[in-house]
Amino acid sequence: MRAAAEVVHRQGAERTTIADIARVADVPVGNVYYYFKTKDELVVAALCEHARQLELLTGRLDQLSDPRERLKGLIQTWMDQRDLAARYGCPTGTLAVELDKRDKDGLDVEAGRVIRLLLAWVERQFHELGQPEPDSLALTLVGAYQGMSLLTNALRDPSVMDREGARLLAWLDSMEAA
Amino acid sequence: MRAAAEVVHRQGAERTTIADIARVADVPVGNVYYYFKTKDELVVAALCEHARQLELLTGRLDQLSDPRERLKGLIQTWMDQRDLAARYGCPTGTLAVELDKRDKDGLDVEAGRVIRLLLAWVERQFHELGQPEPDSLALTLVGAYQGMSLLTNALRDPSVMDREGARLLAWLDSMEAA
DNA sequence: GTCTATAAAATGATAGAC
DNA sequence: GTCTATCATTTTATAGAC
Repeated sequence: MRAAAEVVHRQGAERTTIADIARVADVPVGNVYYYFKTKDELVVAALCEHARQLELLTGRLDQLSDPRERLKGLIQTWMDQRDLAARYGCPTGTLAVELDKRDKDGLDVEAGRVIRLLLAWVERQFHELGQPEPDSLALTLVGAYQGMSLLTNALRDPSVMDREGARLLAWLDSMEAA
Repeated sequence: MRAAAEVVHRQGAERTTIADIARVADVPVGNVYYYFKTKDELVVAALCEHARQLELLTGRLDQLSDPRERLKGLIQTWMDQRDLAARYGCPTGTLAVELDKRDKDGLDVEAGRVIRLLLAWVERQFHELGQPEPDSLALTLVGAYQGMSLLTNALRDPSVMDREGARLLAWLDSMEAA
C-alpha cells in the first residue's frame, strides 16, 4: 500500500503499472494479485494511505490548544513539502483530478471522500475560532492550497508555495477572534 | 484537434485512446496518423486548442477599457462554466496535472506554458490597475481559480464555483485604484 | 488524402508449481 | 503465501489498397 501510494503519486494512476508498484514493493508481480484482485483496488489502497496520513497529521495538530495555531500548523506542513509539491503536486488533489475523469466505477467518489475529510477538519477549526461561515472559509483555505499546489507543480517552482503559504498565514492572523 | 481537446478534457490524456478521438472526429483511426505521428502529438494539439481558446477569451476581454472589469469578466466566464467544471474540472489545469507526472518528454513543460499565458495576462491587468505586486496577485487569482475548479470537480458541486467566484469578485472590488 | 487490415507492444490478469 | 510463466486484451502504430 505504501509503494502504491508513492508510485501513484509520482506517475499518476493511469501511467502506473502493477509491475511498477511490485518493483518498488520488492515483490514479484503475481504476488500483488494475491492481495489486490484488480488494479483499481490498488488505487483505492493508495487513497486510503493518503487518508491515513491526513488523519495522523490532524491528530498531531489537534494536540495544539488554539485552533488558529492548528490551521497555521497545517499550512506550515504544506509549505514544508514544497519540493515534493513542485515535482508531483498534492498527492490527494492530483489523484482526485485523475479519478474524476472516470465514469461508472465509484472511484471518483472515493477521491472526493479524502478531500471532504480535510474540509471537515478545517471547517471545525474555523468554527472553534467563532467564525460565522466556517464552511465557506474551509472551502477558501483548502481551495487555495489545491490551487497553489497545482501552480507550484505546473511552474516547477517551490517558491510559489512559500509566497502563497505566507499569504494564507497572514490571512489567518488578520482574523478577529470571537 | 477540437475532438482531441474535448475528449482529453473529459477522459484525461492517459485514458483517451486514438480510437476515442477518431470516433468523435468521425474519421477512421488510421487517418489520424496521417496528421499526427504519435499520440503525444495529439495531446499537444489539445493543449494548443486550449491556448487558442484562452487567447480568444482574453482578446474579447481586452476590448473592455477598465482592467478591473476585464478581470471580473474572466471570473464571470469561469463561473459560467461551473457545470462543465463540476464534471471535468478546468481543461488546462487537469491536463497540466496529468502531464506533470511525466519524465523525459517535454510535455510537462508544454502544459505549464498555457498556464503561464494566463498568469501573464492577469498580471498585466493588475499592473494596469496600479497594484504594487501584480505577479503575486496573479498567482493568487489563478491559484484560487485552479483550486476552486478542483474542489468543484472533486465534490461534484457547481455551487462551489459560485461561492468562491463571488468572493473573488468582491475581492477585486475591494481593491484601491491607483 | 482516406480508409481497412494488421502488426507490435504494453499491460491487466490468471494458472499452477512450490 | 510466494513466485514463474503465460494468456488475453487493449492500444499504439504501420502497411498498403483505393
